[in-house]
Amino acid sequence: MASLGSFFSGIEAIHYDEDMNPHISKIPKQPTVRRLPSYLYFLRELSEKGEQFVSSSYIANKMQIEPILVRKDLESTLITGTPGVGYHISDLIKCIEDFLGWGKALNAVLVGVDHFGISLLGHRELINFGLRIVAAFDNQPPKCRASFFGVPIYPTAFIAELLRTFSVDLAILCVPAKEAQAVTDILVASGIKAIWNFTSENLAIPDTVITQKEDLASGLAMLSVKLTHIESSRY
Amino acid sequence: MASLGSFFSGIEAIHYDEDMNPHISKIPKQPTVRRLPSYLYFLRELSEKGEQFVSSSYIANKMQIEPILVRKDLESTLITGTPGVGYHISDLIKCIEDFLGWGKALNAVLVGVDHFGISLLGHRELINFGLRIVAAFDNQPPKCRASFFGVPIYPTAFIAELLRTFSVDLAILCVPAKEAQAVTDILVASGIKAIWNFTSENLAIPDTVITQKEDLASGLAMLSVKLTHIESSRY
DNA sequence: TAGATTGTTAATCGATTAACAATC
DNA sequence: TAGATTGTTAATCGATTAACAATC
Repeated sequence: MASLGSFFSGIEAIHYDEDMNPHISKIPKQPTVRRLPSYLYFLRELSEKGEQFVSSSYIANKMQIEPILVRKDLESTLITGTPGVGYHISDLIKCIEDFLGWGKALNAVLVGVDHFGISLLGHRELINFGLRIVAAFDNQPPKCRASFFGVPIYPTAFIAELLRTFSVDLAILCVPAKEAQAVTDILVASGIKAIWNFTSENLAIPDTVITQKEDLASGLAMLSVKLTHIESSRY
Repeated sequence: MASLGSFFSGIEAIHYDEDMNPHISKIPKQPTVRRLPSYLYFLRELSEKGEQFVSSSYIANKMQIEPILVRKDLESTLITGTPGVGYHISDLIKCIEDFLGWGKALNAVLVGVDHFGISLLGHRELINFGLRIVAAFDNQPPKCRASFFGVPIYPTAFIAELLRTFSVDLAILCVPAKEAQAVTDILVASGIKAIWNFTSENLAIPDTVITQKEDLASGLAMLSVKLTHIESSRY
């Protein structure tokens, strides 16, 4: 089973450009990729305030991590800073966006239009981060309205047809856990490239399809354990 | 800055029981804690199907991780399995729940009743995982209804008063990023113990208050980078 | 020049995996 | 007994941190 995990080893890989000159590029590390959007939020805010330059320690302070970690993360995006000065903010924003492949939008469909699904449809920050939801599907589309936030809602049965017609990179899965595998099978059969899985189900899926699983409960577990440890360390 | 991170070092700590007999307990590792809820989902499913025992490799196969990692994770919960047989499912469920401090409910309030907030109010799985949302707050409580899924909605101005009156462990923060710090200040001043932060803001908060930050964009970043790497490795 | 901050190289720390003896 | 699977101990791998020379 060739796992995608192997893409995230932090090992250097040799690529060749058009003239076949080899150049080394860092294959991104998972934790680094996960931190980059936070940097981006903050940098955009600084940029709006009219700031020009920022140092790794300034970012680190805001994020509550070590400055050297910020420098290592930013290094992955191929930005170079200026000793004694810091990083040029708008260059940095550009580098992070390019690195994450944002800028050119990802087309997505969403399956499962409950409150959570609707909240994603209206999530402006996702749009800022290169995600465009072009259609949504539900077993029982709401009778009273055909769209939310401008995204049209269709019955689930239309998934295959729509994916055949439009170029869609990504499906966002928000259905109940019990329905998740069945919907996934349809999506995979329709040639979807990636699935962003918000259900609690561990999907069985071919290696050729990318998945990203989100699990609310894992955050709650962290909180719960932190609370327990604090409590029990107070005696 | 004494960081809570230090509670998650995987180093053994010596605790003392009532008779002051020292016993070693594993301080939980972050990745382990984050995986436990997934195990729990799966184990409850198996349990419903009437299964009695499960092996680490069976779980590992479902989760797409290595069996030894499952055994290591389960070891943290103090369960012991039976060589040649596996783990007793209902014992295992009990051990994980105890370890995560679930069972006795966490009382929470939610601030910011948009679609996302409403989806949390109705999220049955969170209730299964020991979270009880007792009240919600919003700057503009919906005029047409006083509650969602049985949880009453109050104006934000009432936060301090409610926290003074009821025992609340946790605040769930779903307000827009620009309002996040102001609401946090109120919560902290009202003596909240922990904040589950769904905003994109890195909150400034005293060391005594626990935080857990969730960031949708970090998952999207992972997906986006995976997609980019697949694309660019196809030539 | 002096102060600030990057970027490099090495060290440490933490998490996962491997190997295998113990045991049902 | 033979087969299966745990749990222990050691090895590897990956991520973060430290130290400091280079540079604006």
